[in-house]
This record gives sequence, structure tokens and C-alpha cells, in this order.
Amino acid sequence: MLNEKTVSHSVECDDCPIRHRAVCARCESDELERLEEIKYYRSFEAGQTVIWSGDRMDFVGSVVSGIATLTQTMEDGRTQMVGLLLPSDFVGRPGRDGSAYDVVATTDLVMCCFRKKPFEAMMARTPHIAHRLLEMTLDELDAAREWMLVLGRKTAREKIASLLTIIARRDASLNLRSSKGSMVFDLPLTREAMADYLGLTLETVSRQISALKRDGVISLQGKRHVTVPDFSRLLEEAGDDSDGGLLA
Amino acid sequence: MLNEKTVSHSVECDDCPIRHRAVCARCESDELERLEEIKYYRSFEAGQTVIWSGDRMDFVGSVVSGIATLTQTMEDGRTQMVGLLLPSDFVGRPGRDGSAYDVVATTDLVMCCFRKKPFEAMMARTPHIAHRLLEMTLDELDAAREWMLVLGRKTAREKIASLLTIIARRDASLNLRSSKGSMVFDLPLTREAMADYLGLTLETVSRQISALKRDGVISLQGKRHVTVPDFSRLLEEAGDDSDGGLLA
DNA sequence: CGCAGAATTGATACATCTCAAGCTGGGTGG
DNA sequence: CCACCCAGCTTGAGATGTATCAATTCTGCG
Repeated sequence: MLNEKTVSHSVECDDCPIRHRAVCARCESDELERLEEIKYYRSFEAGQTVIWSGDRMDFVGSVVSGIATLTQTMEDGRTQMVGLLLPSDFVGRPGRDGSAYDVVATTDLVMCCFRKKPFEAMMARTPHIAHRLLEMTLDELDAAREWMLVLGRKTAREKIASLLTIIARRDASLNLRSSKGSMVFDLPLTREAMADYLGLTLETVSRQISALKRDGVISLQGKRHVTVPDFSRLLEEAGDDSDGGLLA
Repeated sequence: MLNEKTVSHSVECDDCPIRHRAVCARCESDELERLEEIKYYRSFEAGQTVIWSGDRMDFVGSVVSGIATLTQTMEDGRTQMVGLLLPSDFVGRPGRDGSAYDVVATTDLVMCCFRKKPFEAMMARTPHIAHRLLEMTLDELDAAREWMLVLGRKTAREKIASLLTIIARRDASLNLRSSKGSMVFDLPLTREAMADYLGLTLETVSRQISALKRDGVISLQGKRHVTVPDFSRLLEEAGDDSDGGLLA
């Protein structure tokens, strides 16, 4: 069942789709060359677990393409998603051996990996990498705190709307199509995964999506393809104050 | 009403209570000297707001003594605490101008501050600081994700128990008294602040504390002083699997 | 002493969960 | 090519945990 592959054919960093967003974004060409020497690719199929919580983790890496999730699970099975990893996001923690979370590929996934030791050594003498990693970590911390507000204080309907705005925004920033108000995108998550993200049950997720559809806030083509006729309306539903920056 | 003071008398870094835990922990003595030149102290009274969300923030700093909270507020007043700042914790984000959160002193508070520009410059040429800040940020991110599980999936009783374990642990790691199973500490938060931390109402917090008292999980002397006769029992109530590391 | 902020307790309302039944659509084997 | 199957999803009815509204009771302090 383990269909993970280590891809050996080398891809040039210069042609890499996440060249300017990932942990290597600030690297000069000579630094990139050294990274190129120690990097390797791994691919995973949709549904595969990349790392188990508690497992020893001897590598770090960036998502090149596809989507993965970070989840925590309690003994009795309750699970909470704590992170959604999109292309350019970083996985792993320099200076720690085990993973604190399960990392699961929700779509087919390609990662650009480094064994931890060489990466740490590289980081120690390459401030560009350390600084970029700090910046990315601070962004993730902000996102996590934003999410704490969603989890702690928003209603089910607001939670769904919040998730939709986030996916819509991320999608827009990747694909650069902001067709004036009307946005279209695919949900990369099952209802159950959305529930785990939002601290809800999948039934409640389904009901609230139906409700938003009934109220004309969104429309669906199939179960995953979403159209948002009026983004500011969606923002209102999410309880977000600012209608600010479509492409923040 | 603004009773904040800038304390001018200089305190030696060598004698600083957070010397070995704060962002400066890894600094050599020459680096410390340069930090000493640009640092200044500010104190705040209990209840005072240190920074308003959205405000321009021209400094960063560390909590030297006292406790502060990081909170987010929605238009309609719903509030979620997203961070609890104890001595040695860092406030502010290099590379960003405004604060995303309200920072409020819940007790009298002393902070060791740096104007942002000089600090950023210092950071750029002092890897010890940048690395320590990365490490601290990663720790905060882990804590935030842990908290997402609490907010999203735990019951009110488990939330209270979780908060108590966290406070107990932090208190123990500061004061180094682990009198074999029986732990004693003060709650640094009002019921309302606890509610804001846990995504509950203050009434529910009060009820669950009463329930834990009734069930012998904790006992109270006054409203703030807590005794935990059996810490592992409290951990069970929190829904945490491991009874692991009292002083992790 | 008496006031004010903090906390407790009670009664009821309501949002979300739980349990259960059906639906839908895409893939597979006969 | 059709029938079936199954994961993913939707919808319903009832149970339950927490919020809400309201009334007291503490506790420290001027």
C-alpha cells in the first residue's frame, strides 16, 4: 500500500514552481546550488500518510504540489486539523526529532525534501534561509491565531463561511483570477476534513453548506465546485469586519 | 489613566531574571553589551492596554515580569484570547508594522523593549538572536496548535482541566517546586479571561470549576488559589493521553 | 459600613451533536 | 452496457451541552 516514491530525476530549482515562495525564496544562485545538491523529491498518493504523530522525522521539506493536512488526534478518536499545507508550505521542525502531528496527503503530493542534519548545517551558515523560515513561521503563527478565533467564537455558519473565504483567497493568490466579485474554486477537502478543520461534525458542515446555498451566498456545481457570486457577502457571513484586500 | 512609565535606571542583563529564556538567551557577553545599549524598560499597571490591535507598533520586547494577554475581538464584541504572555515571552513581529492583536497587562507588567529598527539591524548581524527567536516562534506555534485541539474538540470540563494543567506546568517550571503529586498555584486570570481563552462563557467556566472542586479533582482557597492533589487525575480530566513529563 | 467588581447558582433557550435513514455519482465486474 | 456497490454526502428527528438571562452571594477596599 505504500506507494510513496523517491523521485530521482533532478528538477532545476530555477524552474521550480515554488521558487519564490518557499523557504528558499531569498536564496542567491550560489546558495541554491548548494541546496540543489542535498535536496530530493518524494511523492505521495492521495490519502497516504506522510508522517505519523510521534514518529521520528529525519527530514524537513516543502510542498511542491498538492495539498496535505496537519492533524492531532485524541485517544478516543476525536481529531482536529491544525494546519493546511499548500504548495510552498514548510513541513518539519529544525531542532526537534519527532513530529507532533499526523501529516496526510489529501491529494497527490510532491515534496522537496532535505535530510535534517544537512539542512540544519546549511541553515546555520545561510541567513537567507533562516530568515525566510522565521518569516514563514510567524505567518503560520498568525494564521493559527486567526483560526483560534474561528474555533473558539464563531458559529457553525460563520465557520463554514470563514473556511470558504480562506480557500477562495488562497486559490485566487495562486491562480490570479479575480473576475470581479464572482469567484470560482474547488474544495480540496471532504466534508469530514472540513469538519475536522472547523471543530464541527460532518453533518453540521453539510447542513450549513446547504443553508449557504439556499440563501444564495454560494452555489455548487457538483459537491466540490463552488461559485461565490458576491465575495463581500461571504465575508459578512464569516463575521470578518474588513472586506479588505481581495488579494492580501 | 495612562500610567505607563519608561523606567530609565538601567538593569544589568547579567542580573536579568529572564536572561536564559528570552530572545537574548543565546547571546554572548559582547552581543549582550550591544543589546544593553539599545534596550529600555517600560512598565504597565494591571488592566492597562500595552498595544491596540491595528496600532502602529514601533518596538518589540520581552516580558520581564508579570503577565499579559493577546486577544482578538470581533465587531460585535466576541473576544478570543490567542496568547498568554509570561516572563521571557516575546512581543511583536520583526518585519511588520502593526499589531494584529490587543496586548493587555493582566497584572503589573515590566517589559524589556527595543525600537524595531535597531532590533532588526541587530538581528540581521546576530544569528544567535535570530535563531533563538525562530526557536521561540516554533514553540509558540506548537502551543497554538495544541490550543486549537482544545478549542475545537474538547468539552467545557476538559477545557478547564487543560487550562489548569498548562498553568500548573508553567508555574512549576518557573518556581521549581514539584512537591510530588500535589501542586499549588494561583490563577493569574479572572473567570472572564479564562472564558475568553477557552471559547466559553464565564458562567460555564464557573460551573465547571465548581464541578471539578465537587469531584475532588481540585480544591480552592479563595477564588484564585488552587490545589491539585493528584496531577495525573487532572491530566485524565483534560483528555490528555500522556501523563508524561511533569517538567517538560 | 457599604459599595463594586468578581464569582456562583438557577431556569430556560437554543445551537450543535448524535443516531439513523436515504440519496448521489463514479467506478467495477459480470 | 447495465447493475451493483460504496464512499461521500444529505436530510431528518430527537438528545444534550453550553449559552443566555437573571438573581444572589462573595470579597476586597475606600
